[in-house]
Amino acid sequence: MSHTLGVRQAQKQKTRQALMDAALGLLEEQSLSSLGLREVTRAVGVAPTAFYRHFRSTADLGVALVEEVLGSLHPVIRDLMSAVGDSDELIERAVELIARHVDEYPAHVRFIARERHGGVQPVRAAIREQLVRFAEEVSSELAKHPEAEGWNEDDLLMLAGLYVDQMLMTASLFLEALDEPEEERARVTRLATRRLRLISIGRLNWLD
Amino acid sequence: MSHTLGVRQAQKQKTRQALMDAALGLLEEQSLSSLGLREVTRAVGVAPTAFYRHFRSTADLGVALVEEVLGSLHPVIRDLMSAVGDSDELIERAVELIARHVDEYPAHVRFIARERHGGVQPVRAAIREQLVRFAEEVSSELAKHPEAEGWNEDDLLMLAGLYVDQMLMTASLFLEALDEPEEERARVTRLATRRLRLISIGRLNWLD
DNA sequence: TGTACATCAGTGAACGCGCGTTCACTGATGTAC
DNA sequence: TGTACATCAGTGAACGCGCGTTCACTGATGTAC
Repeated sequence: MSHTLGVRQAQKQKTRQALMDAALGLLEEQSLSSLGLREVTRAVGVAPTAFYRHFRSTADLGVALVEEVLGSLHPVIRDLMSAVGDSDELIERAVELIARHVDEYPAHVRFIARERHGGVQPVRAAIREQLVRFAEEVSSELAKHPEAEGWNEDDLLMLAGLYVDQMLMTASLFLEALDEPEEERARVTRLATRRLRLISIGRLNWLD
Repeated sequence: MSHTLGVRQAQKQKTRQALMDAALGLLEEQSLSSLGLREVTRAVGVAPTAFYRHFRSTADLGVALVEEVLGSLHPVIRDLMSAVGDSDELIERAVELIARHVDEYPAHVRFIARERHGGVQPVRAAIREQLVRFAEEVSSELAKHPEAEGWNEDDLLMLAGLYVDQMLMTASLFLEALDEPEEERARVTRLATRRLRLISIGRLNWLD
């Protein structure tokens, strides 16, 4: 086993993670700008003052959440975009991937959708930064495919941004349909698929 | 002059409007879920208890704001979509219209973008309802044009929703660029225009 | 037009409550020898 | 391996403050006759 943390460090990380998880749970029904530090510590079962051992403020905790939630998604997006297959197959896989992700991590998706335009500036900035990185990564994957022939970098980035925004929008639609019957989820799948397909058709005819 | 309000009713409406305007101002830097009733009354200069003469809660005020901010936009969208001209002209006009609207009513745009996925359920529901109406209106305008030949209602609604979401996204981009130099705003104009153009190209080739 | 009464938008005091932050502390873990 | 000291994650009391809500009120506006 490699470089085990000391007992003290390990316990500290555990508490920190518990604070982040509790916050994510509490944020299902409110915005970060109204989340109280005492709420979070109460949910974890530590003293309010323990919060300061890990974060300066709830805004600071929010930024850490952004990095946890979106940071881990970069390899996933890369994998998705670099897989072989035609455009329709890619779209189907993307929509399925999003649906599964929303099922598994609804609180993550809700947090990002909510705070992307939310009331806490540093968190908005952190999310924007991550989304720009996603767009750049998608763009550089798109550039590897033959369909990108003749496209300039700026237009590729425009397209990548459109895809990224559309994926977020799709995730948010699945989130709204989480507690609804299967037919509603199927409707969202169909809708998201056709939206992405229309964009892909636009892409194929862009240069004409 | 038609049906003048009594002095008492007129004064009441004035205070109500002052509360809504003050709230909109305060919401530039926070979310509705953290907006305090006392903050709002303090900004207006009335006693905290006066708030209850107009709204049950800040959530209630939020719903009223949604109706004010989005309700007045329906005729604007109708006008835009029903004007004659080819697709590129329409796109240019739309992007210009959005840019001007963001300049004139930045707080409106910020409020809608923020609370669309925000922490207050009734407000989210009110916004969703309005956006569905927008999509339906755009869809029925699209149906009047010859390009809609052969499109079924479902696909038209899908396209209309894509346009509506894109317009909101564009408004939000202009908002972020509000305090930035003119070149940044020009970049947003170019980006939004190309995104909409790509979608239109997809639209023209959808049926093939 | 004048009078007597009803309505009701806005007031101001009071309440209990949870908030963020400070501070000196404790005691388990880590480190040096 | 054992001892003596340092570190530091988490504690618990205390603070001042602003919150939402209640209540009985005031006085200008509205209404009936």
